[in-house]
Amino acid sequence: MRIGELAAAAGTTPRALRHYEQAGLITSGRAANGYRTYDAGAVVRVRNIRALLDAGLTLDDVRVFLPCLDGDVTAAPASGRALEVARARLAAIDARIAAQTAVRDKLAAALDRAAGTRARQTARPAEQAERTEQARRGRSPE
Amino acid sequence: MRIGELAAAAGTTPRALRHYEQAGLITSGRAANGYRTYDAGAVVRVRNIRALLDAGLTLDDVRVFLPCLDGDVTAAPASGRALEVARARLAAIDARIAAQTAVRDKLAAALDRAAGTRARQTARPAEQAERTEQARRGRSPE
DNA sequence: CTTGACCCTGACGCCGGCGTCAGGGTTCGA
DNA sequence: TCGAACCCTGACGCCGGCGTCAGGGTCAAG
Repeated sequence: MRIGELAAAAGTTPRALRHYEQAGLITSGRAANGYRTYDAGAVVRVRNIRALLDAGLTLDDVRVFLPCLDGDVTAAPASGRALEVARARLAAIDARIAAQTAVRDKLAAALDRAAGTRARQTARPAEQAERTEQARRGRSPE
Repeated sequence: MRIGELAAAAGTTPRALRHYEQAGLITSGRAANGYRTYDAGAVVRVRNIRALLDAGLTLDDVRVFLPCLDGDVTAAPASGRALEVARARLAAIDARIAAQTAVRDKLAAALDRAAGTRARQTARPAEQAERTEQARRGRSPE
């Protein structure tokens, strides 16, 4: 299939696909006329990439994870280094989730207060602050 | 206090503070020499801003939420519009958390498999499941 | 008086993930 | 034979959240 078809099938654009390719996330064959060609498996791969990006990962992150995510784990070098990187990323993702969750809770609480009129005051800040602190500490695992 | 002190106290930089100001997130008085001046309350405010930004909100988002978050709710217009926006944002955050959590779990599973070829374990499945559940629960209010 | 630490206002730079334009080829149907 | 609809490679643009440099004041200590 050609780039336009792949883009449509995977829910993205040709431009993005070229971008992924040049970032080393996907590969393509070339037809005689120079057009990129893809096999059907590319659709799944690109979908996985999109999912990761949508979840807030960067192209760099995705590059690291891809071998594990399109079904052929055997092809992954699975070197100790890769595992380390993956673990670090996992920690970073956890931290991000924690931070967002903390904010979510705060926000939800604020909404409650605002919606429920001004009857009660700040009732559970200790718990929330604690969670926020944890998240921030976890943040740069560098 | 002056900008450098505030920055230090709030764990950020003078540059960022000027940026927040010009984005309408904080205000400052001016000394005779033109230096910005802040009162002690600014520290909390800036910390709140940082927390929101760390959690992936934009400055625009923060602008909407701020009145609810620095402790003087009375000052908040608490308009219905703000609430709507807040709710929408909350939903978006929930979705993002869910997506990231899904990725996290996939990734963790992949790691387990990869590590399992040599030595199995390394997992904290209970914690994982719990987190996933939380993320799911958050999505439902839509 | 000078030095150094702070402050000021612009304004440009960078990263990430593309969109978009420029300038050109190919292949198809009418 | 021509136009439309694809494809190609560059290269510049944009948004967000600042970093950083440029060029200049302020002020207390030595």
